[in-house]
Amino acid sequence: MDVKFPKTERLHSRKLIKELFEKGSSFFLYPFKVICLPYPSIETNQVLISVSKKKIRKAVCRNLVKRRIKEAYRLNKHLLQANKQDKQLIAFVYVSSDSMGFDEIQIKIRKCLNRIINKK
RNA sequence: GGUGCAAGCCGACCUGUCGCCCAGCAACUAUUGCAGGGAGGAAAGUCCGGGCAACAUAGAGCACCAUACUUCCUAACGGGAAGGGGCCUUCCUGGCGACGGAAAGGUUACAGACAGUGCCACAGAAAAUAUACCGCCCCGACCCCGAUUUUUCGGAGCCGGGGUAAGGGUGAAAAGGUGGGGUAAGAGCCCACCGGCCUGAUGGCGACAUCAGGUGCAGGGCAAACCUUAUGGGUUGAAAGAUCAAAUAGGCCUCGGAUCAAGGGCUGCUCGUCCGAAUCUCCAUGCUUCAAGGCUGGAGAUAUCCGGGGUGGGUAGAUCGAUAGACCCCUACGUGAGGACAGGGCUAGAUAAAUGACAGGUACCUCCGAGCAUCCGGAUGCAUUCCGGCUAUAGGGCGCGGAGGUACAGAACCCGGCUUACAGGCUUGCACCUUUU
RNA sequence: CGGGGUGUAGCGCAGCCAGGUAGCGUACUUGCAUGGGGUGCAAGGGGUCGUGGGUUCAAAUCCCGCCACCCCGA
Repeated sequence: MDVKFPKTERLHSRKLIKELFEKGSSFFLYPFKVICLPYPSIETNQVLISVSKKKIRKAVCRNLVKRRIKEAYRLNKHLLQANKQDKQLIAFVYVSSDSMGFDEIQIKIRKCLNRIINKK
């Protein structure tokens, strides 16, 4: 099972990010706002993780939350890859004001991924 | 042994599984394997200084901003070190007193207030030109009282003229202070001392200190009020700046092909045919001009579409800038901040942004639980230890078990400082307390 | 990365440059007026001037350091 998370699976192109936020469809699942956009021309799913500076002020806590989200996605992305579908651009925006533990985040990420699958 | 202060240092560790960033070697090619490196003392706040880069730049002045005892450290600084002066506290000491001397500790943004302007509420006579209210004193007129025969003398009141700055509820601050002389009353009016100011000498690199002489002493505070003086500052910041550059559209040049031009005539319309302005380039045996250029004549091109080739700018993107440096350790030297020579050592480099997640264990801290010794006397030079006696609470000590916690905080071009945050621990020095010798 | 601003009564703001009394509107309390309410009138209470230092006789005001919030440029 593929549990790596190399750079090609991370969304880093400025143009694609702009397109995602302009055209993508979104839903809320606390503590995340998820935005996704089917994009058949790319090779793999590309994911963006965002934690607002206004919500979590301390840089150390902000980094920790981002790392936990990244880890949770890395360990659970097989749920998406099991379904043979169009590749997508996905953004996870953390909207809570206080940081969560890893277990809680992992449960929420699984719910988010299932909802993305059922949506299509 | 404990407490406090100051300085310096550390600021969790180990194992396993999975994962991220960088660069190396090998296979061999877009992956794999092997070994390696991967946050801080403040990376923070962005308060100063510098490197670096681009642009600007005759010289001087003005404006604006910053700094402000001296000397030094430093690449530089508004940072730091040492020293000087002021102020405060404690203790000792001299003097009638004002006040002086000595020691220790703390603190200090500490140039200039006889360059100028401004402000000093309330209270107070007066807040800075003292020349002024009450008061004090002198002289003169009037009136009253007492002594006296009158003259005259003494006292009180009021008016006028003058002398004073001793005293005056105040206030943060009151016009040099204390003691004495002096005077009608007073006053640096005079004297002594204290404090100022000026000049000189000596010591010190200097801030300044000490001594000597002179001067009766033109006079408060605020420049973190404006200001003056001196010194410094070109502007903008790595999203600075440099290089390469896909696709698409468009610009320019060129080649090939096709259609063929504004306007007018022939015509009812299309096709066809004829005339043909303007602009640019080239040529000339022409004319004009010193020349440039202009005029004249001739030749060619112009617009649209399609296709091919070339080229400049530049977007996405990529690379450099960008990680070895005013670096660290160790010294000689220096009171210290610092700091050579020689030697040794270290090196994060991402870019929608890496350095992590989970599990187990160890260390430290806090709390809880039960347990052990605790006190007194004797033996020994003391501690340890041994023996005997008494047991109730609280506290601390020791190991055991359980629970919880492990600070402040995340590089973004790089350095030097400053400021702020920080669980706990270690080392050194100083001060105080206690125990033993 | 760089630049600027704000913090004063429950709320919205003056006062700060030029230091000496903290004030305005609204809200609150009480009284009057009304049969009652609203409105109106009168009186009153309520402030560590964000925080810690410094200058000064005296600081909301001047200077320095922190904290919180907001805005702007790229």
